[in-house]
Amino acid sequence: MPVGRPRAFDLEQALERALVVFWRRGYEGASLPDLTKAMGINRPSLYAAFGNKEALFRKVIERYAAGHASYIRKALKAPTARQVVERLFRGAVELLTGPHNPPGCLLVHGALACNEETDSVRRELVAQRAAGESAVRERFQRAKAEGDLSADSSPADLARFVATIIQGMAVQAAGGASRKELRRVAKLALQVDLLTDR
Amino acid sequence: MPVGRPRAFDLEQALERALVVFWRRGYEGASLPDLTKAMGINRPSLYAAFGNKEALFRKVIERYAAGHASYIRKALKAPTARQVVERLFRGAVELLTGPHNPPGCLLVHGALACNEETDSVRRELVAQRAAGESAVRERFQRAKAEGDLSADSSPADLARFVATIIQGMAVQAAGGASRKELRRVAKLALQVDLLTDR
DNA sequence: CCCATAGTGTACCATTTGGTATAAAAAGGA
DNA sequence: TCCTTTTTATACCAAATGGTACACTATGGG
Repeated sequence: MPVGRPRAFDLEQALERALVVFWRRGYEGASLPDLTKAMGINRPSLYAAFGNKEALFRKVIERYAAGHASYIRKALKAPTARQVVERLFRGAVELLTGPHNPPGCLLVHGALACNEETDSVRRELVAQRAAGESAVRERFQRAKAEGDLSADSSPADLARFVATIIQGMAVQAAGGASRKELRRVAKLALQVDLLTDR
Repeated sequence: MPVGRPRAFDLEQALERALVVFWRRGYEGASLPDLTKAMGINRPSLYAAFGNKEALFRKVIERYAAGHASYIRKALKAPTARQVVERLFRGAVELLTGPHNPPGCLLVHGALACNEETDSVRRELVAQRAAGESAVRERFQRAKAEGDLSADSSPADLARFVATIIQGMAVQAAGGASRKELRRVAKLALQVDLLTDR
């Protein structure tokens, strides 16, 4: 029972379309005309619904983390560290080379070019990536406590290694690497001693 | 014996300063005022000496490949594949976290945000990264022929793996990872079976 | 039926973007 | 000395940027 003229577009759908534009073009590369055209709305509607460009981008990041990148949360539920990593790699490869997505990772490509004003956006993306890495690290710490990872292993180092692989794959995907190629990268990365079942 | 008013700035120095700006800000993030201020020259001087922004950027890439990223060429001269990779990682870590450089890699951060017009710049960077990967792949092919790498190994996969690690480290470095942390990533990556001396 | 409320569309704003026209200035050659 | 050549500095350009004022329109409540 809201009063006033009803919104003529779907919020979720518009957000998803904005997400795709940011994913493809990055924060600064996505212009207002790019966004409004893809979202099918005009500028004042965008500002009324989402605040401004930066606020829209933050909502997009939230959506990305909760949706497209949810493979991370799911992967952490696997019973062993080895399986966690296997699922992380598989999920990453699928996301990064998804035929219906722009190639690459929104969090990696979102903000590379940046002037000092958009620096807060860059920091937000760095924090977002760090959050993912932290979740993996904590999962490895648990694995270590459970004896699933050897006592002399470093959960922090392993988590950073996994994050590095995935971010590297994001760069590779953005450069045109195929799903098959990235799967082979993942296979090699899984040979790292501390992650193998022995 | 050049005729005409002599140039009041040093070409190499100006190019190096432009390189640093592009390195820090990316292609689109580096504005003409950013560049001219850092280079200590004014706009018409820049255009007379380098053509335009894109031409300047291409010269910068050339300089980067020949100078800052020359560790790649040097590393390929190592006697074994294992040592090649060790030197590649060491060189990458030093470059990516050099205290006098912007953190990260110019070729990775150069063009992430991009509209369709600057797409040629993005492709150039992708090609440049691919060239590095190809050089490593060819070195691994030689290693395989020499029996230094096992007969069932894939030089292409290994080269892509190494490139992925380095590009991932570039993202990590841009996000604030320390030299020490990246060295540990490299150490883990070196555990990959096909690269170990057996 | 009218009014308050909220969304839409157009047209605008100042600022910044990459790029240039133009004139003054500094050098060598005749 | 004067003339050609090249660089410098200022001032400008059209286009694009993120953001908004304002009039209009559609809804529900009284």
